[in-house]
Amino acid sequence: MTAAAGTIMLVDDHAVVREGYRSMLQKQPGLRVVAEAADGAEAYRLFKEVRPDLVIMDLTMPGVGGIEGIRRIRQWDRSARILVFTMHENAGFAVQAIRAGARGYVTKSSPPETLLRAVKDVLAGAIAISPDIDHELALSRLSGEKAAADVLTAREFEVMQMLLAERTTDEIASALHLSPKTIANLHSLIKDKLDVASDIELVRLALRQGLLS
Amino acid sequence: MTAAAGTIMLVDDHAVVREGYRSMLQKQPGLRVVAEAADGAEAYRLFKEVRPDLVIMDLTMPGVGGIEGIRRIRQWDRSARILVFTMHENAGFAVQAIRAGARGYVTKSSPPETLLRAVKDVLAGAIAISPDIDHELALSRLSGEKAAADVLTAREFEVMQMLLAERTTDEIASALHLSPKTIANLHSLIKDKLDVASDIELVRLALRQGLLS
DNA sequence: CGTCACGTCGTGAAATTTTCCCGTGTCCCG
DNA sequence: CGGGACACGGGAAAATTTCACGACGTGACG
Repeated sequence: MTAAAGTIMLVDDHAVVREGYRSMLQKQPGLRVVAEAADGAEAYRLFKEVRPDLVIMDLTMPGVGGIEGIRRIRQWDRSARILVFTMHENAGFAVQAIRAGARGYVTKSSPPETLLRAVKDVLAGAIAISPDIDHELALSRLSGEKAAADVLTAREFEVMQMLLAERTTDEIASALHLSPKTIANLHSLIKDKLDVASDIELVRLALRQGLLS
Repeated sequence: MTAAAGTIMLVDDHAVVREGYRSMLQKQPGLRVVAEAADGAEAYRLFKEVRPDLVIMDLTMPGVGGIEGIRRIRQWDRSARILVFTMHENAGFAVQAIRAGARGYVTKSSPPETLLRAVKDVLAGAIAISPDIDHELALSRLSGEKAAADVLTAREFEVMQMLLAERTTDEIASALHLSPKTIANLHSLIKDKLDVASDIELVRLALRQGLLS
């Protein structure tokens, strides 16, 4: 469990970024990149094969994304150590990643030392959250912005997602076998619960919370 | 003008990504990374100092972004060769970058060879657009999606931006010294001109066209 | 077992917004 | 001197949003 050897798997859809990790990590004694994957599905498959001590994972990737990748790997191996390294500086993504089982979250805008530090910390069994995200998390509490996933019921959340997917009220109604009127009511209730006045604010809140492309 | 030596400046806010470029490019004979910058302002300052033969530029960066960076550099040196290398796969960004003076546009999801190929092409004086963006550009024509900047008048565009900035109809009205009624009419007209039915679609169109965060 | 809280679903009617159609004035261009 | 595009807003109909209310099922709890 605390076997902190240094084999690493990189997961990122951008080849240049993998090259960057690799170049940075190889300079560290004891660390060795033993596998690379470009999406969550490949990551899962490779993980089972090579059993790296640490996975460095991006979140937004075509096909199976990072969150789902984390979930799958952790389901197969509860002790897997996964460090998220992504450009997303919003707390929503971080919360999702940690809930899925990540042991660390570092943003790409952090200085290289922060990543290396986090790699070592997570290998040593610790949890590593980069300072800017700590700050974001604190802010998101202070700002009082409601987390959609928290304040909405399952039904409301479902409807919100369909709304955000550019479906009309009537389309959603028939897809869910509800009256269009009910959807309109839910639409209204959702905005109320999330403290937003317009659809535009709603979309942007969803964006901030990582609920959208 | 056709002096195709190989000095290169890298502009990207993520240190890892610069490390990746560098590692990839150093392997090529004749290419040499002579400068690095983390945003558009720094890029402009450094460009004047070191005069690299090629600039590889990211678009989304904190502070002065890539588009603005391209504009500044090209204003100072009309013959500057700038290659955009970004994660944005939407045609809107590409159009803006090219208009600002970029000589090439490659997405980060392209295989490494595509970037190297583009680097050589642009150094040789050619224009390089990666295939996926070509495809996107073609699609955006075919899909018939209106480019907001094209079909809207200046006033309409201005109002749209304020709408997207989460300001209410009344706020905009008083900010612009117009009647709320006029804003409402414009709001309606904008959606009409862009062929979108709801505000949600409007925001997503703006997103696709790079008009938003 | 009651009942209390809650989520879900629907209705109807009022309030508000959106949309549509209209007119005005201004500017530019042939 | 006409068009024609644009900016600006009024009025009225149409659609939507909001609000208040009721009904139903379900799970928690004394």
